[in-house]
Amino acid sequence: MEKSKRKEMEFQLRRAEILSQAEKIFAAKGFHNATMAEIADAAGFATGTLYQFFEGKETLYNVMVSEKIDRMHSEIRDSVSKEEKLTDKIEKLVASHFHFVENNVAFCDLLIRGEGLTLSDKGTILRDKLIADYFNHVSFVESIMRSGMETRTLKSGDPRMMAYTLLGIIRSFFYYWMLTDQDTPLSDKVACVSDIFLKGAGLELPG
Amino acid sequence: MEKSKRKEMEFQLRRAEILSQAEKIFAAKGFHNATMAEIADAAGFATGTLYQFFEGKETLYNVMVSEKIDRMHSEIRDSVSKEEKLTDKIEKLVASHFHFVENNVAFCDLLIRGEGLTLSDKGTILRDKLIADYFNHVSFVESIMRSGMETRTLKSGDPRMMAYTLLGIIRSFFYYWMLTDQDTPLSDKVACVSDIFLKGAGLELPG
DNA sequence: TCATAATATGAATAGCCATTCTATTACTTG
DNA sequence: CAAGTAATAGAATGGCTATTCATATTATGA
Repeated sequence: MEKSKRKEMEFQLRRAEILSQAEKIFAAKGFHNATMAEIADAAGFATGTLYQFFEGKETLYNVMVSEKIDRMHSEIRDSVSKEEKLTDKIEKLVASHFHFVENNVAFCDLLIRGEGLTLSDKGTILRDKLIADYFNHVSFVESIMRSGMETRTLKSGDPRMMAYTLLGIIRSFFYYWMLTDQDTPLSDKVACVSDIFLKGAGLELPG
Repeated sequence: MEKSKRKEMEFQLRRAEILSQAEKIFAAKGFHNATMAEIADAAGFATGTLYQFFEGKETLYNVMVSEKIDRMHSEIRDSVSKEEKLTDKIEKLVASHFHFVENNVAFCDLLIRGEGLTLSDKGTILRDKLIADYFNHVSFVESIMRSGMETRTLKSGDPRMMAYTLLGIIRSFFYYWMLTDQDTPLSDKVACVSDIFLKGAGLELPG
C-alpha cells in the first residue's frame, strides 16, 4: 500500500528531527564518542527506532554531513550569483562563508576536526564525496576568478591557484574566530579579507 | 638502582621505534581504527609491552603528535631565522612549511583529518596543547609581519591578520597538493604563494 | 654459574556500544 | 469497535579491543 501523504510527511519530520539531534551530538563529541542511544534519546526515540530511518550509525553520520554541506554550498552559490561586479561577488563569497560559519559553529568545528573522513573502510565513501564536493566548490570559485581575469579586474594567472588562495584565507580567519574571538562578529572581517586578497600585504613604494 | 647509560639508551631506542610505528599506523587508519596490538606487532613487541613505555593508547597518540609538531615548528623557526631580508623570511616560511609537508604526507593527512583533537574528555588535553602550539606559531609569524611593517616592507595593518592570511594560503596550497598533485613538487609553488601574498590578486590599473 | 631483578609475553578480562529482535503500543480501516 | 497492520520500545546479543596480570624470558653482577 502507498504511504499516505500525511504519513510520509510525518516520517520526514521525524527523520529531520533525528538528523538535527545527531548533528548536535556528533558536533559535540565527534563520531566515535557519540552513541546511538544518546542520539535516540535526544530525538525522543528508543535506540532501535533509529534503524527504521537509517541503516546504521555510519549512514546517519554520512547523511547528516552530506546534506549539511550541500545546503552550505548552495547558500553560498545563491548569494554570490546575485551580484554583478566581481569585487561584489568576492565580498559576497567571503560574507556568505562567514555567515554559514557563524550560524553553525559546532558543525564547522566538527568539519575542522575532520572527524569521520576516515571512519572505516566504508567511511571512505563519505571522504570521497566530501572531497568531490570540495572540488566542485573550488571550481565554482575558480570560475569567478576566471571571469575576473577576462574583465581585467584580476591579474592573469592560474585561476585555480587564486581560488585556493581565497578559500585558504577564509578558512584561516574562521578558524581564528572559532578559537579566540566569537564575541565579535566574524562578518566584521569581510572587508579586511577581500582587501588583502585583492591588494596583498606588501607596501607599494611610491615612485 | 640507577639505570645504566646503555640501558637508558636502549630504552629510548625502543620508545622511538614504537612512536615511529605508531605514527605510521595512526596516520594510515586514524586514532580509533588503529589497535594497540597492531602497533605492538609493527614495532616488534607484544601488546602488553607497549604499556611499559606509555600509559595507554591515548598517551601514546598524544606524545606522538606533540613531539612531531614540536619538531615541525622548530624546523620552521630555524630555517626562517637564518634569513635577513623580510621577503626572504617569508619565502623561507612558505618553503619550510612545504618541505615538512612533502616529507610527512601521511602525518599531515592525519592532522588535516584532525583525528584525535577530541578523543575523549581526557583528549582535550591534546587539543589544548595543539591549540596553544598553533597560537605560538601564529605569534611567531606575526612577529615577522610586525618587523616587516617597521621596515616598511609591508603595509601597516594588523600583523596577526596578516599572519593568519599567510598561514591560510599555505594550508590551502598544501591541501590542494595532497589531494590532487603529489607528483609535482609542492616547493614549485613557493614563489607563487609569496607573490600572491605580497601583491594580491587584483590588477593595479595603470594610471 | 646462580640468584635476583628487570623486561617481555600474550592469553584472559572487562567494558563499551552498535545492532538485532520480540513484545508492546498506536494507528488504520472496514 | 475489532481485526489487522505498522511503528516503537528497550532488553539481550555479539563483536571488538584496551588494559591487566600471571608466567616466561632475559640481563645483571657477585
